[in-house]
Amino acid sequence: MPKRYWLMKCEPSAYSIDDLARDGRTCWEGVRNYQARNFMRDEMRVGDGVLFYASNADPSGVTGLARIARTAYPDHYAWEPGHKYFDARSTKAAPVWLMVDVGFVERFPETVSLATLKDTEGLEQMVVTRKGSRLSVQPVTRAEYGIVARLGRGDRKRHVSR
DNA sequence: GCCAACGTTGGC
DNA sequence: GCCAACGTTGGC
Repeated sequence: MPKRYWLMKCEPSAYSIDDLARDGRTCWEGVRNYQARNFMRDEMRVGDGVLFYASNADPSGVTGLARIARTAYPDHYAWEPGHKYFDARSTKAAPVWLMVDVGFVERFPETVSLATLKDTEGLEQMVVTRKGSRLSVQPVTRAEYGIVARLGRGDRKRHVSR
């Protein structure tokens, strides 16, 4: 299967690209949306590229790059009573919620803000730029990934803003 | 902090 | 199966 590309959201108060740079790798727990879970379960493969997106941030946007380091496995936080991610419907025999591992690749010198994403030619179809989109794990195309990576590295001239 | 948009729940 | 109520997400 060819390499795929994703955008994964996280609030920096919970976990930031700096945290990932420090840790090198982390498990992506807490996804509690079926569509997002299904992407992780059915389509993510080791080596897939990830745009690391900071939501509820100032500004919100892509703060760096990561990669999928392990395919989906049960989110054990769903089994811990009292934990914020606990869900009684998820059992060890039949886990409802899954997580993947994500590895650090690169931290951008500056956030590629949502406003920039919305303003950049070629990114019109990105899920994150669409009004009302709340999906925390979403597919992006190879072209979109490439454009955002270049923007993040500070090459803002190769793409014309409208 | 506000609130629009969305997903889920549960009564019927 | 419908849909109102509710809780959450996330931009602003």
